[in-house]
Amino acid sequence: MNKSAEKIRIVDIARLAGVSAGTVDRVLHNRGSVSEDSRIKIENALKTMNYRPNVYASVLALKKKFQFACIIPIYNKGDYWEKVEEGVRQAADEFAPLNVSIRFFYFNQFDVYSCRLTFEKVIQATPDAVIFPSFFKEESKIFAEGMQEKNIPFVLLDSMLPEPPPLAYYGQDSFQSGFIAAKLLMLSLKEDATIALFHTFRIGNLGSNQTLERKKGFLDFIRSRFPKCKTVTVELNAMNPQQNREAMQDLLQKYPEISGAVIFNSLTYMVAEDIEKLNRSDIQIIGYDLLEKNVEYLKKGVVNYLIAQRPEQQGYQGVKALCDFLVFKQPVKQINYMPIDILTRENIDYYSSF
Amino acid sequence: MNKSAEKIRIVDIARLAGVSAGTVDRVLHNRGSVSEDSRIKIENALKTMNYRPNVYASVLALKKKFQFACIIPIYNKGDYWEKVEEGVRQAADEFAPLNVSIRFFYFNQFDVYSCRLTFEKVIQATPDAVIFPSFFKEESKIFAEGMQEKNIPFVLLDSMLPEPPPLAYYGQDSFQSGFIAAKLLMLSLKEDATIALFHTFRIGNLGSNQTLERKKGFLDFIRSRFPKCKTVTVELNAMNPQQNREAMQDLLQKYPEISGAVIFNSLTYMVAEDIEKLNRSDIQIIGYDLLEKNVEYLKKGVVNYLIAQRPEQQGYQGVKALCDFLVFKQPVKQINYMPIDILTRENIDYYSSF
DNA sequence: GTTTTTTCTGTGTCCGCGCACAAATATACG
DNA sequence: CGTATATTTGTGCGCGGACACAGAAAAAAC
Repeated sequence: MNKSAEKIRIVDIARLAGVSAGTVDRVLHNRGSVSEDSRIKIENALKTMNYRPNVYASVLALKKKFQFACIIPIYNKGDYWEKVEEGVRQAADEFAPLNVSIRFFYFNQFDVYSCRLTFEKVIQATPDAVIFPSFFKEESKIFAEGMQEKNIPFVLLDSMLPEPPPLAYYGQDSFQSGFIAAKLLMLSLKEDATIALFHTFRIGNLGSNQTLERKKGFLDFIRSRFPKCKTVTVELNAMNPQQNREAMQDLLQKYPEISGAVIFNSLTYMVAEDIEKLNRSDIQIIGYDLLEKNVEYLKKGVVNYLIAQRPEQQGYQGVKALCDFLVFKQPVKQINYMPIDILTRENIDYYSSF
Repeated sequence: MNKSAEKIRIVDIARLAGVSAGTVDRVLHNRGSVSEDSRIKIENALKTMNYRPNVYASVLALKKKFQFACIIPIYNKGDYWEKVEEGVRQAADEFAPLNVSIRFFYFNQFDVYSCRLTFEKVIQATPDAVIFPSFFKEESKIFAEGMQEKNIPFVLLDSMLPEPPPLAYYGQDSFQSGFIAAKLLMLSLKEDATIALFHTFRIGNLGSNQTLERKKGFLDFIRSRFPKCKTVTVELNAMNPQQNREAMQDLLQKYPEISGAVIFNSLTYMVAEDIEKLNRSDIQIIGYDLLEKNVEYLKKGVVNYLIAQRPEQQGYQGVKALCDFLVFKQPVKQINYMPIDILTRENIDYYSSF
C-alpha cells in the first residue's frame, strides 16, 4: 500500500552502479560528459531503485541565481492586474530560497508605445525568464520571437499567443466563459429579451482579445439557443465614468425594454452603479472578475453573477512553472485553462481563488 | 519595492547578538534553556534583521520522524472518498522528505461498530497526528477527546465537530451549499413546482450531517422565496439500485407533476439514470460531487448542475496543516470552508479542484 | 570553601545534493 | 613511443539549520 518510503540517496545508486556520486550527478543533470558504459549502469540502477531527489537538499545546494521579469499593465488599487501581481509576488516570496528574484516592469495598457518601450527595457535587463500577458498581439509576438531566439523561456498570462510557443500559458477559455455567461443570464430572462453588451474601448486595441472572445462565446450561445433575443452593443470608456453614465441613459431611453446586461470586462461595477441609480433593478446583470466593487454589487443583489478566472493563481502558477522548468528541470504543462468560476451572492463568501 | 531579498542566516543574528548559533537555535525553537540576558539580545537581533528561516535547510536538517493516521470510509472506485484519499496521498508524497509518513485506516461508513473498532486501532498505533471525517458524531467526539488528552493534534474533514476543537477543519458550509442548490434549481422551475428531494438511508446514521444540513439549506431557500413549491422527500438505498428504481417509478406515478430533483449526496447518477430511463427529460436535476458517472450525466444534459467541494483539496490541505503545525511550527487556520463550486456542462471541462 | 547540581553556552557533525577541481584514463598526433 | 589534448571520474567542500555533546558558568547544597 504505502511502500513509497525508503529513502534513496545519490550515493546509494552510485554504490549500486559501481561509480562515484559525481558521475551519477552528471547523468542526472546531463552535465559534463559520461562514458556510455557508466551511463547505462547508472540508468539501470536508477530504474531498479526508483530514485527521487530530495527537493530540499537540492534547493539548498543550488548555486545558480535566477532573475525573472514580470511585465504587467499599470493598474489602480483593486484592479484585476493587482491580483495577478499579488500571485506573482507570493510565488516570488515562496521561491526566494531558490535564488529566484522577480523584477516587475509596467506599461500603459492603453498605449502600444508604452508597451513597446517596456519590452525594450526587459530585453536590456536580460532576464532568465519572462512572464507577461500578450496584450497587444503584434508587439507581443515580436517580443516573444526575440525571447525564443535568445532561448529565454516565457510564460503567457490571460490571453494566449500560439506562435512562438510559450513555455506555458495560464488563462481562461474566453469563448467558453462568454458562452456560460449567456447561459446563466438567460436563466433569468425571457426568450425574446433585449440584452445590452458592454465592452471597453481601448486606444490602439479594439478591446482585448479576451473581451472579444467572450463576446463571441456569448453571442454564439444566444444565436443558437435564443434566436429571438436582441442584443445592443455599448462601448465603455474606462477613463470617463461621466460619459458612460450619459451613454447609459441614452441607451435605456432608446431601448427601455432592455432586461439583461453583460459586461465583458472587470468594469462591471460602473454599469451596475448606473443601472442602480436609474432604478432599473429589473435588469439582470452578469459581469467578470472579483474586483472589490464588483463583489459589493453582487452581494447587494444588483449584479446576479460574476465570472472569475483566478488571477492570483495565474500569476502564481506562472512563476511556479518557470521554477519547475529552470530550477527543478521538470516538464511543464503548456496550456493551462483556469476554471470558469461562477459566483453568486450565495457562494461568494466561501470563494477563495488560492 | 522588492527589497525582501537579503539572505539572513542564523549565524548572522548570532553574530549581531554576540552569542553562538546554538543559543539562537534554542531561542527559536524554545528548547533547552537560555539566560534571560541572551534571550533579550537575540530577540532584539531577530527584530532588527527580520530573520526568516530557510525552509529547505530546515527540512533537510530535521531529524524527527512523524507518523500520521488518516481514517477514511471504505469506498468503491470513483467514490467521493477516493478523491479525499488521493489528496492525502499527494500531500504524503510531497511531504515525504519531511519524514512524514501516513498510515491509512478504513472503516465501514454504514456501521458504527466498524468505526469504533477503527478508532481503537488508531489509538493503538499511537500516531503523531490524525486526520479524519467526523462521520458518526458521538463516536467521533469521544475519539477526539481521547486525542485531545494525549495532545495529539487532529484535523477534521467534511463535517465539523466543535468540541473538542480540532487543529483544523476542511469542508463545505453544507447549509449554504443547499441554499445555493435551491437557488440554481429554481432558476429553471416554476414558482409552484414540485421537487423531489433525495437522500441516502444509512444504518445507525440518519444521513450524514452534511446531507441533513444541505437539505435544511435547500428548504430554507424554498420556503422563504418560493412558498408555493411542494417538496417530496425520498430515501435512497445506496446498496440496492433496483429498489431505488422501483421507488422512483412509484414516486413519479404518484407525483407526475414533479419537475425538479435534488440529490443531497454523491449518488446523483443513480437518480439521473432512472429519470433518463423513464423518459422524463423535463425534470431538472441538481446534485453533488464530481464522480465520474455524475459528470457523465452532467455532460449529457440530464443533470443540470453539480455542486463540488474540492475533496482532493480537503485531504491535501488537511495533511499540509498538520505539517505546518508539527514540522514548521506555524500557526494554522482552524475553520476552512471550501469554495462551493458550481459546475455545468459548459464549465466542467475546465474545472480542476487542485 | 568545596562539592554537587542545575543552568547555560559553544562547537562540531550531519542532512542530501550541486558543483568545482584535480586526478586519471583515453584518444590524437607527430 | 612520447607528448599534447580530450574525455571521464573521484573527492571534497559548502548550502543553512537541527541537534547532540561536552564543557563552562552559575546556582544550590553541604
